[in-house]
Amino acid sequence: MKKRVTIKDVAKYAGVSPATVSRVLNNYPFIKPEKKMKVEEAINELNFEPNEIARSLITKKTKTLGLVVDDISNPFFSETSKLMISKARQRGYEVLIYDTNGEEELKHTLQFLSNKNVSGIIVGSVLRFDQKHEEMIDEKIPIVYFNRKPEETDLFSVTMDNKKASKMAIGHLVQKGHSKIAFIGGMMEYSTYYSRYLGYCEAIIEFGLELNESFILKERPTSESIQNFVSRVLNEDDRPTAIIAATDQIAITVLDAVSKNNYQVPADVAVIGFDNISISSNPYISLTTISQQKNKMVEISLNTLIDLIEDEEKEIPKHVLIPPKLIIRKTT
Amino acid sequence: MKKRVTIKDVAKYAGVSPATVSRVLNNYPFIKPEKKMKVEEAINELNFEPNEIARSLITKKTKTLGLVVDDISNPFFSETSKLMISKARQRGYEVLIYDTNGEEELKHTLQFLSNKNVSGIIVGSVLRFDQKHEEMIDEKIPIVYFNRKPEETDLFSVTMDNKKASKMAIGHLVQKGHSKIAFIGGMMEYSTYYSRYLGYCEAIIEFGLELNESFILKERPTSESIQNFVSRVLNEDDRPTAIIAATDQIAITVLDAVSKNNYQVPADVAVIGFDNISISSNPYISLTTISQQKNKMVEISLNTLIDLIEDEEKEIPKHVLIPPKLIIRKTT
DNA sequence: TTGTATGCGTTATCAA
DNA sequence: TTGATAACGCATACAA
Repeated sequence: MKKRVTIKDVAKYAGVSPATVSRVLNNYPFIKPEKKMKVEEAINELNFEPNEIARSLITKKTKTLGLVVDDISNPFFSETSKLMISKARQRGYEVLIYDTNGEEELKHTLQFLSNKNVSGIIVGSVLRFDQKHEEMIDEKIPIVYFNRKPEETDLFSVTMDNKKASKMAIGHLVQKGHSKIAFIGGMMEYSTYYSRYLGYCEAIIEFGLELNESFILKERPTSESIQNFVSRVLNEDDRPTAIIAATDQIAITVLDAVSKNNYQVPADVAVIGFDNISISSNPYISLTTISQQKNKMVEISLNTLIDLIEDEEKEIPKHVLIPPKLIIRKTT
Repeated sequence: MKKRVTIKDVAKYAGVSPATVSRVLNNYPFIKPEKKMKVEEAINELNFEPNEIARSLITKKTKTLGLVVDDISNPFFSETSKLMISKARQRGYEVLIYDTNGEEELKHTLQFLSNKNVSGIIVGSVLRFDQKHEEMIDEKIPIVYFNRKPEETDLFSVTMDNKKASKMAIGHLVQKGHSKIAFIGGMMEYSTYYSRYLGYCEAIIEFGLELNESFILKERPTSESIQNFVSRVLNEDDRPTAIIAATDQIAITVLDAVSKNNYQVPADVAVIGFDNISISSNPYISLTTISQQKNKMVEISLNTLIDLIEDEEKEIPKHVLIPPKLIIRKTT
């Protein structure tokens, strides 16, 4: 158990004051090059690593970010979290994942993370009508909404263009000759699913198709409600020939429901999902889907947050909209 | 932007010294009940939260744990991480997830986490023949191996009884009348897959079946190698009627390969996986599998680690083996 | 049982 | 351009 080497040890070794070492560490510009070199030598020689704890006690900033999600075991979030963690680390930050289980009030979560001294928070779990978070935290911690955003907000956000995504899905289906297209939405409290729903409605009209309320499931999509819905619409005289599901996970349940009703995918019914989670590319599933471009989305939100934290006087765009991408596989 | 309320503010408000407040915070036993009450009142009144940073600068302990995984987007790890996070929080700890991408040397990772001042580390990514980690870190940080363990180690570990798991799988298949059972292993560098492989071999012999080398895939299981293997064995005269896959993810690819060869699951070929990841219960997949009892596994490893951190006196079991659980669904 | 004083390892302030 | 010195918020040895 070695003793920790501190800035003082380095100072002594280099023959300068601790303050000078600190300045070298923080890239303070006005240091005699020779002294700077001596200090750097000492740092290498002694294998010195600055103590982040001591550092943040005084700067009031930590090199850690909070990431708030509904459910980390949801593939969309686990896959984006992975990206978040690795990209954050590249910029010298760690990330503390906070999983609300879709239950906890965001207000508490933010206060909690604030007490944990995170320097910034990425929120992936906000509802459309959540109360405003602008003034919510005692200390002024930057917040970036990720993937979902509230209807009205002054905070920064990075989301996918979900309306456009639905339109792409329908465009693809129309091109394949479909005109009766059903839609299974997620919970309408989430901006993502709501926008996908809006986009669906708009596109149906734009393409001159008939908007049929009975082809839309707005209920909370459980395994059961999905099965029921699919059975019902497929048994109508004028049944849909394609089904759009608001998430890949729903779509996979739809696949099962369709085959239970003795229809083939894609011959009888085409199915399309959203998110491009990794299991969707499994050959057994091979689901056509709209991808979020997770990589881009993570990168931009992270850059936004870190810029906000480090405040480079930069011009930071308030609301970034990522274009969706159609990934065609075997279900359409 | 309120000013942070500190221990001094509380002291002033309660009419005591900062030291006394500190003592109350740390449950120091010899305090006059009335003073203690005053302090607690002040704490509530001022909404005081102790600054963990300042605290850990002195105690050299942080309330954060490191969790090292291969790939957090792998469902097994994202599901266990979720449990880890919530259970850790219940005990007042946060968790920093370190994703090695299956690449980085564990030694570097541990040193990195040590520099981040985590109080303990759960390692879920160790290989069978990794070098010893006992003496690896400068400061003495407790380590617990989770799910996988090295062949030889003096450190603590919590793993599933993987041999027994394979035997359960085979027992189940034998009971269903199967006697030709193929096995697709994962990478043999991992103790989990290796033990499952050993268990398979032992059980085949114990049940008086024939151990057929050509029914075993030991190669790194890629989508392609799995497809090839399945096609080959299913086209042999004496083809297997059941396939055990070392993970659910492999099993799902097997499902596809089987149907591509125009065989039905489970009528012609039974398939069984390991891990019970959440997608396996999707009705479209409905995979029979051996569950790890993640909840138990996480709980025990977390308790072990925190006991190691907090309680020097306790008798802590060195290597805990969790019994597997068979979950029968539609693929067998 | 309690208060005073000191120190944890840095950065910030000020004077030189 | 550099060095003393004082914070940061708390825990703890020591004194009382």
